[in-house]
Amino acid sequence: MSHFGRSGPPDIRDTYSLLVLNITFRTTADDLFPLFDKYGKVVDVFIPRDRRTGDSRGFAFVRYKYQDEAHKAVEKLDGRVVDGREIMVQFAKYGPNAERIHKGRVSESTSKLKSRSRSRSPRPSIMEDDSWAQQLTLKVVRYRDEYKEKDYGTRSRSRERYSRDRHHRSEREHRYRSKSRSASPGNRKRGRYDDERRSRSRSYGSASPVRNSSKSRRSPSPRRSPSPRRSLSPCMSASPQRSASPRTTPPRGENVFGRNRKERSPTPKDDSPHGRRDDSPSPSPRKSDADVSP
DNA sequence: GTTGAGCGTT
Repeated sequence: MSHFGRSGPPDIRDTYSLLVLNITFRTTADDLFPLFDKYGKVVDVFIPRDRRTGDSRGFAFVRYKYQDEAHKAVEKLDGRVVDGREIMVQFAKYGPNAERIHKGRVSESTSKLKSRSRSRSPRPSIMEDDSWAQQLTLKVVRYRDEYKEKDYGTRSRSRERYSRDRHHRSEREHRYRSKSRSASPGNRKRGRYDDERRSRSRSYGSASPVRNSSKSRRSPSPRRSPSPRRSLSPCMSASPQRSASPRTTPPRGENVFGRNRKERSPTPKDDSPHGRRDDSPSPSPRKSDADVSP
């Protein structure tokens, strides 16, 4: 949905998309357009919405016609307070200009902006978090020594429930999450892109030795470190067709079909076990469905 | 009426 009333995306042949983050949930394209149009020819302004509620997700995409103008807008508008919130503007990862971003100099500006943007929310410390977790672990071990597994289970459950957000998630996600990161009260409601983000942030506090690489950066962004995909659960290994066709990891983010990260289950209490496949990117229906439930 | 660290639609 664009500001120009066109149904789909406009001519994206030679446009440069900017990602605008941290906008308010009530900021519309009409609000952003005049702001960005001051710095160049804005081709389109698009604000992704939640499929269920139709609300803004808190970020927008602004397409510029020329790269210079887009770059200027990034420099000028990044950090600008819009509607009471400090927005962040950076080059979008996906889109037709993704290749140029990685190829050209745009990546430099993007990285610079990213580092600058990260500085605005300084997390306390990973070490603190780690030590806290260790202390908690010691505590748990002591308790377990007394009450065997009873108290341990209770504590684990309570933590899981504490870090749970509204959206339904699989059990292994819970396990990894509760083990890797402590549930801070401030982030009890994580983002809406649960799957991808969670899988990347899994290696956060698992004493990963690759921390020194992220130490060179001023602000370590652990969720960006690529983590190997989890092996399939034992029950899944029983189906050979699943393991026979592993998802080939696309280079970078070339898969413009970002919709493959299945939209959040709308109603956890109402969802069917097989989920909805109305927008499954794969043209061929999976056979496992027919096999498992004839 | 709420949320928040995140990459996109006909």
